[in-house]
Formats: sequence, C-alpha cells, structure tokens
Amino acid sequence: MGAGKHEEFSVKHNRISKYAKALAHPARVAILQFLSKKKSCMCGDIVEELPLSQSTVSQHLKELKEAGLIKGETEGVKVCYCINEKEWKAAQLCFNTLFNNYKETLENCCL
Amino acid sequence: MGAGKHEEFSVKHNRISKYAKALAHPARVAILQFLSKKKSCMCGDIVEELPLSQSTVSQHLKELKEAGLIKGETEGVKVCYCINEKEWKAAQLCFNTLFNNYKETLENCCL
DNA sequence: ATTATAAATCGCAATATTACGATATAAAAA
DNA sequence: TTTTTATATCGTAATATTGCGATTTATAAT
Repeated sequence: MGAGKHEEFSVKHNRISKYAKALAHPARVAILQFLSKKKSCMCGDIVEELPLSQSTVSQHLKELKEAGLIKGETEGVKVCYCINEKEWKAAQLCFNTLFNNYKETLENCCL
Repeated sequence: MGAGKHEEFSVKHNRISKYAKALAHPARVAILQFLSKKKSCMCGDIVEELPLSQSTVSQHLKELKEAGLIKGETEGVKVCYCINEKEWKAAQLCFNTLFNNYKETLENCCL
C-alpha cells in the first residue's frame, strides 16, 4: 500500500497535477523564474544562484525537463536551459482553466 | 540530510510552491473541480465521487484546507466544503504572475 | 595524451506523501 | 439512552522526494 493511484483519475486532472508537481518546490519555482527573466540559460549560473549543491540542482532541472516546462541544449561543456515556450503556455492554460471553472455564486452553501 | 530547505528561498517562491503542492495530486485537483462546479459541498458526496477511501479523501481535504484553497463548515453531522474564494483568486494570480514573467524573445539562446 | 571544467548519475540517508483499515468523535435519529 | 451516520484521526506500510558527496561522462584547453 501507499503511493499511487493516478490511473484512476482523468487525463486532465493528471495533467494539471503533473505541472503542479513541477512547481511544488521553491527551488524549481526559482529556477523557472530565473530562466523566465533570461538572466542566463547556463546551468552553472543556476547552480550559483541557488543555495543547493550542483547535484541537487541537476535533479531539479531534470524534473522540470521531464514535466516539459524546460528544455536543455548542450553547448560544448556547458548546458543551456530554457523555458519550453509551448508547454509553458499549455501549463498556464491548464491552471487558468481550472481556476476559472469556479464562478463565485451568492448561493454558496457555506459562507 | 534529506528533505527541507524551504527557508532558504523567497516568500514568493514558497507561496507558489505551497499552492502548487496542493494541486500536485489528481485527487485534489478532482476535489477542487468538483467544488468549483458546485455539484455539492458535502464531504460525503466528494468521497463517493473519488476512487479513494473515506480516510484518504479526508486527508486530501485537510491538505487543501491547510493550503487555504478550501474551507469547511460543519452542518450537523455533515461538513460542507467550499472553495475559499479569496485564496483561490490569490493563487490564480500567483501562478499567472509566474507564467507571465516569461516573455518570448527571439534572442533565445537555445532554440 | 593529460588535465581542467561542466553537468549528469549513482548510492545513500532523511523525510514526506499516499493510502487504508481501525478507531475515535460528535451530532442526529431512534 | 442507545444507535446510526458522517467525518476526523491514528497507526502503519509502501513509495516518493529531497539533498548531498562521490563518481562518471563528455567536451575543451593545455
């Protein structure tokens, strides 16, 4: 017993939770904001920016990549990470769809 | 060693990751959508809707409550759960602020 | 060829999450 | 008062996440 029952939920709900999971750690949010602001794409610069070891940052980058939110391109010894524009927009749409589903009604049962 | 270094990140990044964590499981997304659509506020109805045991659903509800996204009000034996409108909007704004931080530029280092 | 540099992966320990049955709690109905 | 009903909490097991040092991999520089 324990963790895992994702198959039992809709594709849509799994999709949102996948993106949310990627954002569910402040380090990953920090990475994404860093990349958004285009301070740099270089992996090394991200490592310097964060209070975490190189290996830990590398893992966070891997998770963001697996979630689709970023992509990495090798440039010689270094790696350049960037926001994956397409998925980025898709994720934003996902979240907004969820949030906009809620319409404030006065006949709310609990006030 | 292991998990936990949240203090080292900004309040802003922790805030986003807190909301994201709440959305990081399909069951919780499903609960939120159910409540958004106002099919019902009753806890029992949520339990019936999901492929999870009563105790598991109760835990998910607790997490959503702790994240601030919902609130529960006891009505006799039953409990009525609702979207917490104020935090709901705050969360949406949080996500959108993050997402809108990214401006697509042509001078993107990695294409 | 050797060395230096950047990043990924491995192995491990600490902690957190997920899930459930059993039990506790508390209000409503009998 | 006893019983029923609805929800929360506890205990526990399985699994996932977080984090780091050490190592590996791969390119660049010497």
